[in-house]
Order: sequence, then structure tokens, then C-alpha cells
Amino acid sequence: MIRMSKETDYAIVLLAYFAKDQDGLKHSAREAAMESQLPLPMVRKILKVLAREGLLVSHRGAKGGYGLVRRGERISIGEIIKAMEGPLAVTECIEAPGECRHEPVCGLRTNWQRINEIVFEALDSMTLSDLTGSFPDPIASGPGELVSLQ
Amino acid sequence: MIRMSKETDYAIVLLAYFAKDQDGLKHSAREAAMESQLPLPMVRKILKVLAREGLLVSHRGAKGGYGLVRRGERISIGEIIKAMEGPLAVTECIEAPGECRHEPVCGLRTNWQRINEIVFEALDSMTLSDLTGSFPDPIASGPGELVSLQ
DNA sequence: TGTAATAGTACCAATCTGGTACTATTTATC
DNA sequence: GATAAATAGTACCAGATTGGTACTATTACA
Repeated sequence: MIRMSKETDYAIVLLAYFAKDQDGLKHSAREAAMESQLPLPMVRKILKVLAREGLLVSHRGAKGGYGLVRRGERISIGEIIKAMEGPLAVTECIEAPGECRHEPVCGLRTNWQRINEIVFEALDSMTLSDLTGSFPDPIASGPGELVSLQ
Repeated sequence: MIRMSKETDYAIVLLAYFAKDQDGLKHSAREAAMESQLPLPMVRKILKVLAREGLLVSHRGAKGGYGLVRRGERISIGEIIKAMEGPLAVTECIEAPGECRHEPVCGLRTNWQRINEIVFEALDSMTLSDLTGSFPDPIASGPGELVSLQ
């Protein structure tokens, strides 16, 4: 379905939760799980990844927890997906050029690359804050702007 | 990975093959499989789906085969993905509103919907012919045009 | 009537995914 | 220090999905 994995989906929900309070306080995995109503072990797993990938800062020990590394409006959805799922690629030939045995015959690769770029430019143009607030209507603001935003 | 399934990937490769000859001749599954170097049973399976979904016309019996239902520049990549994978939805709440048990707490749904639209508007703006030829550079032609194309 | 094609299912093995469990390490607090 | 509360790092498992095959039925040309 060209579907994100649930893990990534949850990651975005969790980060949106972190972004909601502007003061960037730390929250423990337990707290985040309760607030977002997601299973705690899953939340732990995801927050670990997000910390490793540098989207969250972590603090170990008692009274430890996680906090956003920067404000929500400076974290893009594309960035989060990248953190959870590795390099963004809609087809194998984008992720690992030369490894697809059809590549010599196929001839679509460079154009796939463009499609890939367009899709992920769209995802990079959305920020966490866009998700939590109501962000500008794409019709009203014009599609060009949304895609060209960085 | 926000990755298309191989089936969809193959479907696009196959349709691109059909689009290459402008006169819209019919080709059998066997022929398409040989030309595109994809496994025949897989090709058969995919062509059946594409015919059922109305992107190919089929002709049974000896000398039968498949042909594009309309010219390549009028078939969008989004349409193909839809045909192969059903309604396009990056998250569960887009595909089946109300069924996700987190929906009441989550509050991201309407914004996911926007993201979904943006991604698939991008996919709808690409046509089969864009894939086979070299299509206009998105920078040069301006992103707005690509996204607003239908 | 024979042959070459699509239509429709049903099936299977292998991989991926969602989710859990366990141990090690770190750190605030008493 | 001892303790408790937190993250870090793995390893694991069952079920769903995916890539791929096989088989039978139907259609239509020659």
C-alpha cells in the first residue's frame, strides 16, 4: 500500500507528543506511552532508535527521559521517516544502484529517482508542528510552495 | 521503507514496455515477460490485475494478448499504484477512518490526510511516458506544475 | 477440433513486522 | 554506598505479508 510501517507511524505520533509542549521538557518512555496510549515496550524501542538517530536527546538514570533535540517546526516528517526506516527509496534501484539485475534492461532508474525526490521533497516540506497544529491549506497556499519548501 | 511492492514495481516496468510502442499493439504475457526479463508466472498474474482494473484491454484465445487502454502520456503512476495496491494510504487512519483505536487521542488524522494528498498528487503528476522518455527537469519546469498536473 | 492465449484461484516458502523479554548500564536521591 | 528509576542493547517469537508457482476453466482463432 505504499504504507509506512506502524513503527514509523508511532514514532511520528510520539514525536508529535514531545513537540506539543513548547518548553522541550524531558519525558520518560513510560509517560509517553501512557499519554499516547501506545504499548510501552514498543515505545521504548522506538524512542531508543530516535535517540540513536539524533532526533531525541536522552538522559539516563533516575529522573531521566527523552526530549526533542530541536523545536518541532524544525523537524521534518521526511527526517523522521529516514531515522526510522533508513534511506528513503521507493524502489530497490534507488537504494542500491547496480544491484538490481534488471537495471541494464529496465532503463527507468533515473526517472524513478526523480519520482523519489518529488515524493520525499513533499515529506520534507512537512514539519512536526505542521502535524500538531493545523497547517496551511495546500490549495490556498499553492502546491508549488509546499513542494519547494526545504 | 515506504517502498512499493515488487509487484507494483514490475507492473510499472511492464506498462512502460507496452507504452514504448506508440501504435498500441497487443502483446502476450509471454512476450512481455521475455522482453522485460521478468518471470512469466509473475507477469501473467500482474497483467491479469491490470486488465481487471481497466488499465489494459485483454483479448483471449489464440493470438490474444494485452494492450494499453489509452496512450502512455494519459496514464499516471499514481493510477497504476492504485490499480495494484488498492486505495492509496500512507497510514491506516487514511484508508479506514474510525477504525484506528488511537484516533480519538491521536488528533493527527486530518493532517495525515494532507500529507497523503501531497504525496499522491506528486505520483499522479507523473505519467508512463514521463518514465520511458526523459521527462522535464522538475527544477527547470517548476515544481508547481508537476504537482498540479492531473 | 486443436492450440494458444487469458481468467480465476489456491497454494507455499521466505521474509518482514509488530510486539515482548531480558540483561547491562547509568544516574539521582536518600 | 545502596536503591530505585531510567535508558541501551539484544535476542526472540508468532503472525502477516510478499514474491512466486501451479492448476483448472474459459475463450477464440485457424
